[in-house]
Amino acid sequence: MRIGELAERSGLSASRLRFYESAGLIGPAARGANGYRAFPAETLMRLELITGAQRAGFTLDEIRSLLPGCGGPAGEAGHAPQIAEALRRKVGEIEALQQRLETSRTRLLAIIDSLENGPQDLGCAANTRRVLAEIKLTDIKETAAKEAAE
Amino acid sequence: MRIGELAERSGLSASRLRFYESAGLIGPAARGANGYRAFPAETLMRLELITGAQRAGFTLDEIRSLLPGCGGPAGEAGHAPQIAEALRRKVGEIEALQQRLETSRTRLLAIIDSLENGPQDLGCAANTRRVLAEIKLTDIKETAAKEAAE
DNA sequence: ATTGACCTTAAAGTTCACTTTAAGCTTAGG
DNA sequence: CCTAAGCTTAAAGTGAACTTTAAGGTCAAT
Repeated sequence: MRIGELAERSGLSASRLRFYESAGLIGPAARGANGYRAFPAETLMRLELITGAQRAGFTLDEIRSLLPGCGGPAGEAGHAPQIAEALRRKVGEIEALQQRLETSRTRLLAIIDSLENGPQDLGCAANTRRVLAEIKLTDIKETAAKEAAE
Repeated sequence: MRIGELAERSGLSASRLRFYESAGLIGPAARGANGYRAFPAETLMRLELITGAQRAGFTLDEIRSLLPGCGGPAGEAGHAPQIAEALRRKVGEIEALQQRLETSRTRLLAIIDSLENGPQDLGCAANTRRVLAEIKLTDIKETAAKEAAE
């Protein structure tokens, strides 16, 4: 598969694919006689992995070191335990992020409610103080729970 | 409160606070006779709001436009409905992110399991294919659900 | 009176994750 | 044969969110 097709099929730009190759996120593509890259079909799956990991908050550096690459620090086998360890840590991070998101969501809903059902026309400064207080209240519970978990 | 104290109390660097001020995220601080910034105590709460919003995935631009600022596009009052609208959209985004995170978490757990309970010593290429297949399986269910929701 | 901590500014530097640009091959179609 | 689409490279540019640097003013204590 040439780069244009891979770009279209993956939904990523060709420049991004070249960038990923140069960054070692996808293996160096084979080259045709003309010098054009020839990507194997697996690359598509790998790209899905990469973008999925990105959406999950991994940096490219993390993704590179976590993805099965056969070009990593360990030669051929035996680094599975370390990978599992790293993945476990990442699951922990994801769970922490999930908690924070839930906190944020609750907070936002509280603010929306306060905005829509709260008193009108107190003046901006007063309203600001009220909204801040509202958030502060949401905080007392949620932040304590969050910080206990951290 | 001078910038050093605010920095210490908020846990943010002084340069970051100056940056936030210049970016309009915190109101221009009053100045003492010596030119030193004098921050009001509320700034601490506002900073908590800002960092909280950042952790929730808001950009500084979004935060600036969403935070009650009394210096926004609307003069004094009446822009509450727009803010509520924006916040609602953000809640939607947060919920989408939560779904993606859950997908990622499940995926990672599947990979860990496959890494630890899967066959050993198939060679790296074979193992990579196996892990990718594993993920693909996780995908079929989860991605379908995800993409239906998007 | 000088040291050192703390403050000021403007401007330049950094990292991440890409994109854009420039110059130049290759290949298919009219 | 020519053109246009598609590929190549290296290098420079982008935007977000800061940090660092440089050159200096202020203030409390020794």
